[in-house]
Amino acid sequence: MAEKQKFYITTPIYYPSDNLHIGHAYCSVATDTMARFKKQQGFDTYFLTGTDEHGQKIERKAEAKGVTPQAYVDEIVKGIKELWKLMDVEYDDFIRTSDDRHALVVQKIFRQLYEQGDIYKGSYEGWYCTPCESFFTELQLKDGCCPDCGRPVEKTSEEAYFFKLNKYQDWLIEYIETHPDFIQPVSRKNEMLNNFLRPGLSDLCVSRTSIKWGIPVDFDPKHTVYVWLDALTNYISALGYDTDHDELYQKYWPADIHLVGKEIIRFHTIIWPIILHALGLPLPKQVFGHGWLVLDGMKMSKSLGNVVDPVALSNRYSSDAIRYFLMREMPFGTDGQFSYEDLLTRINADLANDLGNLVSRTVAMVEKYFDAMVPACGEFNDIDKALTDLALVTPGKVKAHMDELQFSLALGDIWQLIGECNRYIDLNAPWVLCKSEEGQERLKTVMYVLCECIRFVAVMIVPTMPRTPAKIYEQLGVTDAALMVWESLDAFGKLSAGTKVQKGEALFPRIDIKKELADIVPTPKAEGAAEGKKEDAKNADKAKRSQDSKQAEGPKKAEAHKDEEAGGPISIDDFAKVELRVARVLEAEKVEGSDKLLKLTVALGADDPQRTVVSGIAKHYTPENMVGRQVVLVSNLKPAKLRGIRSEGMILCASNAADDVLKLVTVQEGMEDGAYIR
RNA sequence: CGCGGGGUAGAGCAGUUUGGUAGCUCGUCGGGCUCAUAACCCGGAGGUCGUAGGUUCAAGUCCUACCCCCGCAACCA
Repeated sequence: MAEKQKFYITTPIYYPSDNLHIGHAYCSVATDTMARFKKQQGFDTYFLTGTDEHGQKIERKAEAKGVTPQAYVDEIVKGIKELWKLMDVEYDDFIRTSDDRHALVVQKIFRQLYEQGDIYKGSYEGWYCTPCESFFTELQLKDGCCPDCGRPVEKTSEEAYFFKLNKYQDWLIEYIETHPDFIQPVSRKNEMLNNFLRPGLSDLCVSRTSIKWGIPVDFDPKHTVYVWLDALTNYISALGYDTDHDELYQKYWPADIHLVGKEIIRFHTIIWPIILHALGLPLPKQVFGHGWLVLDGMKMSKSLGNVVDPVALSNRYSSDAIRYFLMREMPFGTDGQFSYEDLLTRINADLANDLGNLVSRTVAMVEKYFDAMVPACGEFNDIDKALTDLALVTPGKVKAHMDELQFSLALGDIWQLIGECNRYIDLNAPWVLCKSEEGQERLKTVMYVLCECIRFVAVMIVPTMPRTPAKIYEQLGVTDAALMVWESLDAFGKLSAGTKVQKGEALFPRIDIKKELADIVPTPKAEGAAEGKKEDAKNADKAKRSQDSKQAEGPKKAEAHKDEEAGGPISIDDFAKVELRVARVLEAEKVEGSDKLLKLTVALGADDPQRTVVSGIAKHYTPENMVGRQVVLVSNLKPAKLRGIRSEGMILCASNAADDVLKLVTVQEGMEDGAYIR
């Protein structure tokens, strides 16, 4: 027997500066689904995930919390592993860049690249913000100031090592052009070539002296290995590359697929191949950049505060349901919407109504008409033939789509079969057949065909929904493991007659969506509907709505308030978290392309002389009558981008529920700019 | 003219490569059925395919110009 083909697939290593959100889960679920699919197809699979734990951001977070960086990430990593368990993400290995096994490999690679002349010592020029102790590139700066704190920065340089990306760019262009499958989806390929490779690569900074939390360069320990050389290397360090125990590396490298988010596809298709090439190693066969889950048209991001917590979700719904939703809802590779309403609708429509109910009604009928024994199958008529033919071609369609990572299409194939089964029941009307002698004979075939089709479905959903098949087998009475494998779908009729079925609990109980939404949705979703009556451009409307829901400004206050009612009274400590200060409006202008937003520059006294705030009050106040006013500002709100402008706070307003009147909250005369409100 | 993606029914999307009756899911309206988780099945309404020109017997699809949205530009899946 030929040796099993191997399949090595990876997720990115996530940055554990905070708990992960649904977008990370999306990526891991996709990887897990693919790994399970390949396993089901008989591949010897290896699935790697992990965390990228170094760097300044985590250093700072840990400091703020008063713990060591290691202790800080240990805690987060614990949570991440629990999450994967909760979502049935079954990886073979979890690499952490703080692992010794990783550090040793990184140091070796760094040294080798240095010795062969691909890494050289130079100096890193950048803009330094002293209070933040951070370097920024020209492009990262905001109005020439620190993007974090807004204070002025100074041009400085520090000693650093650089990797000669430039030397290899022509080789890489050639490689990408001659390997059309390397970058997927293909649209990304042009983006990489046009945007980065053809204009020319600059050398990559691979060490920093200002960062301590990381892997030291062993021959020059004041330097810490910087980002990508550290992070990307995980894909081979986890396999024991360049160690005495490199069996895994020998067996699995090169990776078959690196699954990554579209924002880091660049590093995986430019930097990583060049590093590997410089080391004389083979390249991964494919890098697949998937799209993002966007919430109300906005990218999900911690700093925007619109994250969806996968832990909460998984505790509330079965992981199979969530996995199904994630894989079904949008074509893989493009962005897709996430909303609770869509999630619940999918669960009800596809899982409860279509699949769950199909199993339920079929098993119930076998119980009722045949004393719970699967009857023997008779001759097929045209209707039977059509359905069984579909059942037989479906696995092939599913496989083709899965091999292209088109999860939603693969699931669509399976659900087409489920739909036909439901139609088949109606067409044959078993409840009529059971009443006549010749009908009884027909009924046997009909019920058998249904049971066997359901078995087909159960086998095919295994990769996406690892838990549900077992429940289906139990109800169908399938115990023979040979009937649960992919190969068993090569012929119709393997399910043996006489199998005892057993009605069980509903596979996916129906959810009362209205009630559920009222229960869980953190921000009111229905808003915008009421006032969005005569919007001009549809897209503009969409964008506005999302901005509004994100930062409940101006007219949105009423809704935000409604939200809190549900949560009950808050403690004084909760209130104390909100920092309210008097701000003086220095400048005001309309935000171009928006009929609601004003861009304001405000001062909070001498210690904070200049802030930008975007506020949705343009329908109520003109720029001219804002200038000079004192307003009340929520001054410790996480900054958010509105219409591309960074807003660093929120101006308080009162608004009537009945009409649309809105007024600024202000203070009586005599208060200093920047005064605190308690 | 930085680069890339996008604008198709109330919502979310496919269709554009290769021009030929505009499709799917949800919602909505009407009907059917009673095995089933108020589930299932059938049918209807709802679209000037971002705008304006052009090519063509024929344009969502090809060409030109423009408008709008989103993302990226060296640590956000």
